[in-house]
Amino acid sequence: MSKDYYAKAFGEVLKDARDANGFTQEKLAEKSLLDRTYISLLERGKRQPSLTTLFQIAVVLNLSPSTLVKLTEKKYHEIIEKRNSDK
Amino acid sequence: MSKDYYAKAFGEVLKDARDANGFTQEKLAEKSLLDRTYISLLERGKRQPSLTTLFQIAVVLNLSPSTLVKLTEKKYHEIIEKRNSDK
DNA sequence: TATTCGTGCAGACTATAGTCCGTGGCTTTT
DNA sequence: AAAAGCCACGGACTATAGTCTGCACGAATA
Repeated sequence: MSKDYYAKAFGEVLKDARDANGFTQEKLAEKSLLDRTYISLLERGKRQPSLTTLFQIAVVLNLSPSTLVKLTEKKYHEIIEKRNSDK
Repeated sequence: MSKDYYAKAFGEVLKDARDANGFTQEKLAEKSLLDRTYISLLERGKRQPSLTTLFQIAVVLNLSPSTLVKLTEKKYHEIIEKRNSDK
């Protein structure tokens, strides 16, 4: 379902932001008080964050939650566009 | 826990935005494909939305998801400030 | 004053977020 | 080539998001 694309988009944004901060999944996990395997699930688009998870992660990545979401919106539209152009 | 304040902040923002659009909880629920009682829970800060719920609601309220989150950040800080000034 | 509308709220449920433990593969370092 | 770092992934679990039914209540309206 197209619903999963939100998680996919968020996952890509998350990985990019994590890399930009030079963190491993494990570092990000401990700093955001989340589980290492869950960060992995998020980046692979297998899970979508709740509001508080979004806030927890954003602060660690030195981004505002709304910026994280804005990047996700952008990525989401890219994904949908690409998907449509691939017929 | 301070965690609950995110839900509280979002709830207030949601109610304001819903009122601004002149929707009842029921109208918002049907347009966003969510349950009426769940909208009620969200507004009262008893539940926090997932990412896709956030996106679903935002579009109905004629706001971008990131704007909704930005308003939530603002409201959150107001709540925390007020809570601290109350001793 | 009977009816309708909007909302709060409880209970019982299903779906999914988030944890914890472990394995294995790939790459880099020693 | 052995050790260590980073990650994908599975299974089994607990916590919470989200649904559904139905009742109560105050405010408006007929």
